[in-house]
Amino acid sequence: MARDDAPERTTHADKVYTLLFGQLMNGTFDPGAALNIPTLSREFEVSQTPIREALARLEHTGLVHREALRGYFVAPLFSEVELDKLMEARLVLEPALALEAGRRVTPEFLAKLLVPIDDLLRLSESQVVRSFREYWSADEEFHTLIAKQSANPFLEGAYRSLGGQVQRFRLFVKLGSADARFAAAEHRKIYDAFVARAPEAAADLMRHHIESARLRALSDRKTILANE
Amino acid sequence: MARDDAPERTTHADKVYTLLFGQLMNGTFDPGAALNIPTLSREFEVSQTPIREALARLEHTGLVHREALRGYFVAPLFSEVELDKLMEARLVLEPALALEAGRRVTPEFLAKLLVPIDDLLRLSESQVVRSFREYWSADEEFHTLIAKQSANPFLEGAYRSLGGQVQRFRLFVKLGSADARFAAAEHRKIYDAFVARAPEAAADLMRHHIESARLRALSDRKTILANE
DNA sequence: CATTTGGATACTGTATCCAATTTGAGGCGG
DNA sequence: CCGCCTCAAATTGGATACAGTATCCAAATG
Repeated sequence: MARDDAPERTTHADKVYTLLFGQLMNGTFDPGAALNIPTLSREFEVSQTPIREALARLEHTGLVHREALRGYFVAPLFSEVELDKLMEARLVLEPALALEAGRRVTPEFLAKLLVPIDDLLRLSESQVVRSFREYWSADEEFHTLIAKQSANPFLEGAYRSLGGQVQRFRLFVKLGSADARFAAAEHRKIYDAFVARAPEAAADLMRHHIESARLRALSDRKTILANE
Repeated sequence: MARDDAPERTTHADKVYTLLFGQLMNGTFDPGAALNIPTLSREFEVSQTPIREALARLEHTGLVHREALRGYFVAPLFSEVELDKLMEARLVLEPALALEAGRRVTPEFLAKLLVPIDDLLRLSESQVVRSFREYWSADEEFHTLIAKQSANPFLEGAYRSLGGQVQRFRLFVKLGSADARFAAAEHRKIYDAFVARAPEAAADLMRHHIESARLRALSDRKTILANE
């Protein structure tokens, strides 16, 4: 007997949270759009209570913001200044994460890290430009794996609290395939520093990678604005 | 005119959030204690819905944690390892905050910063040891003001996400009045660097301050454990 | 006879739904 | 242009379903 009778091991609030999180990361909603609770309630076919709880939990990801007595909204687009501030914050956190991760390199870590690096390279080499989502998914995976390997829950949490914002930025800046090639090469260099068990070098390369990404983002942004 | 006619400018959920946050920061609850919703509902004389929302929002402060299908709990005490990781994270963030704040020094900032410095010094010089809360309140004010002055919402947010944890640590480590004197002196040096418009020096002094605080915390902790 | 063990029962608390109230925003007429 | 009205949405209160836990009672065992 004892059938697999654990189909409902999670709560509705958790499921709504996960679904909404995915949709927000994928850019399903327009920036600034209202997330009104009755509508979502019908959409997900649950009552308003779990929706409300999921939204409250999503607020700290930065993907959603709340105005008292007015409701929840998708986070608005970045301004140039915000983008700069975000990169400044990443510039503080990510080299520190890379440094700690570099002190704890394991073969499993290296193996897992290789996957998003190869993905990014392969995508950037293919002639057909698929969805930007695939690029960014590989990029996110790379940075998230390093954050995890840092073995510091507080630093990782601080980075995670930036994670949603980083994603906002990713949706905002359309990555070109030339950019992806640069990024793939920089990822690879960081990887090599990990292999060489050189944490300080990894941290420096990460710093350089973020600075480059910042410059690419700024120039891309200008291009986009010029085209519109 | 425009009287202060904002008596009910906030929702119940906001008020509950603020109250609970204050109580958690003050150590009103025991670490690990269950925060059950019906009880809090009676206590605050509101229904369960705003309680639930406030708890969901409190989760990201680190003062409260949630276990699926089991409810919300006050964050447990620190282990030695966690304390170390926390200080490592502060060591990454706070010098960066001090650096940015140092680039944006204003007379108002300096004036506001002087208050918690003087408070801490006065408290540490008085013979009568009052509640530790007053020490930590001054300490928190000092660090929070600098975080705000950094003018980077993302870095500030990352620090704030550590803030609750820092407070957990503060409640855990009982500050001696000798420690308070050291801290006051270090705060003062950082202040002087701000006055001298030397951001890099401020960042270095902040790094040193956190490292010292870490050492003091570790030795204090050992003393406490030895006494019990 | 004392102790232990099995199982039913009461109770507590989470998760959820739904209904009632309050608030904010936009349209309409003065 | 300004105030009133209407409607949609947020907010809140309370009721219900459900699960897990603790408690109690009695039968079985040494």
